[in-house]
Amino acid sequence: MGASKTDHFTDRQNEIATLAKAIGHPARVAIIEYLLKTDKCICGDIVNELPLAQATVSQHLKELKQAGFIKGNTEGNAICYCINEKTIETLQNYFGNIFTKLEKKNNYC
Amino acid sequence: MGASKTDHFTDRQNEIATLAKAIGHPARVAIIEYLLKTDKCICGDIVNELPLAQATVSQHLKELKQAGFIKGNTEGNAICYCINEKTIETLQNYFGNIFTKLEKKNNYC
DNA sequence: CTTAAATATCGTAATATTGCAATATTAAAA
DNA sequence: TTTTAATATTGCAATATTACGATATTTAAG
Repeated sequence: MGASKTDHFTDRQNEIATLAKAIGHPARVAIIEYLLKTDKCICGDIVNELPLAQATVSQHLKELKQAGFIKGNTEGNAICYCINEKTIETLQNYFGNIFTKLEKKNNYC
Repeated sequence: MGASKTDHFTDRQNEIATLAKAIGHPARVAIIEYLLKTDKCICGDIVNELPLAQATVSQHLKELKQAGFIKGNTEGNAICYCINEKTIETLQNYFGNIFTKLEKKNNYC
């Protein structure tokens, strides 16, 4: 290839790309949405909700966690996952800021 | 593998994942940010701005366009690209909605 | 300590992404 | 029409992602 040349872009650009990539899969969108609508957020529940094997769900959870999208807390022999509000806020602000700038700008083509 | 089982998720989940994936690369974040700060949005300018070959930039532009992130308009033998506000709005609303729901919810772990 | 339940990691096959040189296409200008 | 400039597409090698069974780890209970 073609390794992704992350070192040529700004930290901010890499940060946004990493976050976006983390939810750039329907299973991970589904996980976020499931965590949003439930208070009990044990992995076992998610495995039952999704059409994927336990190992696969665990991997997706790992990626979401590494990107900072979710936090995990061991509770007995289960794990309670929850959404990291800061990350959601970061993305909301990022797109909100772009939208605001677009409104103040010539943006047609 | 493992083909991505997009058919097991909702249309909305697939839509969000597709959009997120489209900016899930620093080069594409950089392209969006460049389009945001300039009025002249010719591809040649972008090639000069980014540390990537012309072919690579063209591919990234194609992906952004396919996902609905940008629109393109031929102007002579150049092309004017601009950001699709609707897509930005979609993402802003998506994350804004999650953030609002999180505030009204027990979200610790 | 042993067992059982929950979650994580490993190994691996299938597929997708990334990057670029080379080449093709497109559109204006000469 | 030929040339020139701008952008797109093709072909291909390197790498990353995705999925899952099998296995390992972790934690609580017995």
